[in-house]
Amino acid sequence: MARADIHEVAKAAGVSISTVSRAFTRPDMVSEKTRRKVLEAANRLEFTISRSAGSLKTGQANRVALLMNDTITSWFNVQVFAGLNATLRDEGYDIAVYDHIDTAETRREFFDTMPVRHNVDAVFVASIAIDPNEVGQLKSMHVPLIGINTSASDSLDASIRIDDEEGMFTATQHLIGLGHRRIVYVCSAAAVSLDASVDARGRGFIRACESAVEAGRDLDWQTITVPRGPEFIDSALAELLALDRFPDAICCQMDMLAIPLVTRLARYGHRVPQDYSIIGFDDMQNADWVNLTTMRQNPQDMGRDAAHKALALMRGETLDQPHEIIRPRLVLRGTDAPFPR
Amino acid sequence: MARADIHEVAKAAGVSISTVSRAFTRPDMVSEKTRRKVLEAANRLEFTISRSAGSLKTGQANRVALLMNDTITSWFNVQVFAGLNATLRDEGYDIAVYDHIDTAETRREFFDTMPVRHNVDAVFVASIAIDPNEVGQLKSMHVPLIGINTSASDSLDASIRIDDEEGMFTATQHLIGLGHRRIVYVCSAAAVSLDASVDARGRGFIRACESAVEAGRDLDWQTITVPRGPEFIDSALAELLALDRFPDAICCQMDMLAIPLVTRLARYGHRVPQDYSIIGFDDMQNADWVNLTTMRQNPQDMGRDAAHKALALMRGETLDQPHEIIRPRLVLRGTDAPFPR
DNA sequence: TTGAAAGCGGTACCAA
DNA sequence: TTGGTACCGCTTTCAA
Repeated sequence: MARADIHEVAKAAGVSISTVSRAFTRPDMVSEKTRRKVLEAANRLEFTISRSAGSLKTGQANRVALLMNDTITSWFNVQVFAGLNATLRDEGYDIAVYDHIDTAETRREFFDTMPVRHNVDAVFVASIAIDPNEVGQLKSMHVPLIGINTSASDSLDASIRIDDEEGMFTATQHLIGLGHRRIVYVCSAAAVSLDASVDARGRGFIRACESAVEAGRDLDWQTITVPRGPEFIDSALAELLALDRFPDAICCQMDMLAIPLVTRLARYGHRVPQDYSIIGFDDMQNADWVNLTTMRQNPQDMGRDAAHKALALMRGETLDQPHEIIRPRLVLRGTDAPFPR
Repeated sequence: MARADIHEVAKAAGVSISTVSRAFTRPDMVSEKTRRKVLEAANRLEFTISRSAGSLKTGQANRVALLMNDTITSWFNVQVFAGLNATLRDEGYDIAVYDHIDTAETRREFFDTMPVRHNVDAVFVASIAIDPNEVGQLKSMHVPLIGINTSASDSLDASIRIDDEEGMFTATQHLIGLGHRRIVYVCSAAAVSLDASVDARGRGFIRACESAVEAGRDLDWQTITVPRGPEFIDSALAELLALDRFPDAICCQMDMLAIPLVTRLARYGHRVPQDYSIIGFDDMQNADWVNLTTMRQNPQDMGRDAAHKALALMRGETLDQPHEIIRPRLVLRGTDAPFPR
């Protein structure tokens, strides 16, 4: 059963193919009556506009590329994807997902072959730190480049990111303000040239502690860095338990670390918030499994925003605020309390 | 800077456009020497084959559609997507994600407008129960239809799903085998015509209990069903705590329910496995946050498998085993123990 | 192994 | 508002 083409529909509706085309892509340029006739015929013949034919003629790919570190299954990445998809899908764009663009090889492979060159209308870069050289290569595609929690935002056409450093600074200040004295920051080691966003948080912690000390506060702070990988929670746990004195407050680089830490520490008799305070970062869905106090960011909204920026750029508009920085906000739940108790 | 087209490359390489085309799409039909010449010229001119032009000519959309219940951010859905993308991306296929195809309206909207008609090479249906009428509409697209944990699998061209009922039957038997007497099954209410896969689990539980009783076992079992929604964990918790006697074993419809239950119950003094055993279903990443014993399924692998089936079908091959049913397997961790203790 | 030429199915300009 | 028509950029016979 060969698919009906635009000519058959035109004939069936008694109009020209131009009119059929317009009835679909520019309904307002066709009279109500004609449009109905066309749409009815099209429907009867199971006709739909061919995207590839349209793309060929207009020169628009109707596709965007999304580059991400690591796997799309991570909390942040899939939220971003959902946000992008929610707005781009309806506008007729497909999203080609290139994940695991993090190791040296996958990066080189991608940037060398540039599989999307001339075949996408925009490129989104999420949570990977790209170097100037790579930015240059992306720019050579001559399509809008939008960053989401990416370093080098300024060299892109638009970007949106949260202020990781400021966020962790605030979180730490909160703990200090509660009266805590022995604070430790737990984080996973920075991966080379990857996800620099998350690493900025450590600087926020340090800054908050240093300025508190400078202001005369009696503070005993330190950071614990554990290697990335599936065992990072156990490593962090072990290091915490090995401390001379267990801290009275823990500041976590991310909820993904904070949540399991709370449940594991409970097994070792450390109750929260009776024995210590702990604060996370991200506010992922399951933060409330342990009633975690945390800094909230909303990557799905960031995806939506990024998509809107991209749509505007693709329409040729100029953004009056291309680069946006969001402040995460503190969500107070049950894992923090004044100290000493 | 106008993009170089195939003619310029042909001229630069001193060959015809046919040869340029073949150098990209059928490298083996072009002599080594010629190919290198072409590729070099193409590279220099920043030329790449246009996907839309190719699609138009070949009649292949190089796109597939993925229909999903609810949001792509759910554990199951994003794992499936990752699996599909991992194998389809390299084969040059985009995945158009249509999520939230669950409510009556979104379903009707999708099936009425059939936004992908004639514009995809295959359709995947994940975790949504589709009715015969909808299957019919999908079939009218004349492309392979692949189900992933979907009802009505048999009416599709291929499918893969886990045996939810058998899985929960096994899980329940395990608890009974440990000696447990007072077992409760906790699940969220079935949504209308959606995600029937998960609902089959309840039947497995009941079957296991009934046959144990029939075999003379002294068993006190019941099910607790809580409404879906953000509060389903609290509801389940409340119902459990309101029981005349707290059960000695809990069987959970999914990890998403089991994990937070373990941490919440701890606050009420119910320790696992000292006081009760609990078993989950899915084995999502964070099951080990509470060291959960659970039934494992691997939706990412299912995505991969589904993708391979689709690729074969798109090549026109016939599958000798189009419909696959996977048995989840029991992963023993720390939340189960013989009873009485 | 390579080249010539005829489309693939629309879009959009131009004219009516 | 509608129709005629020249492409869009590549793939693929067919012949050389």
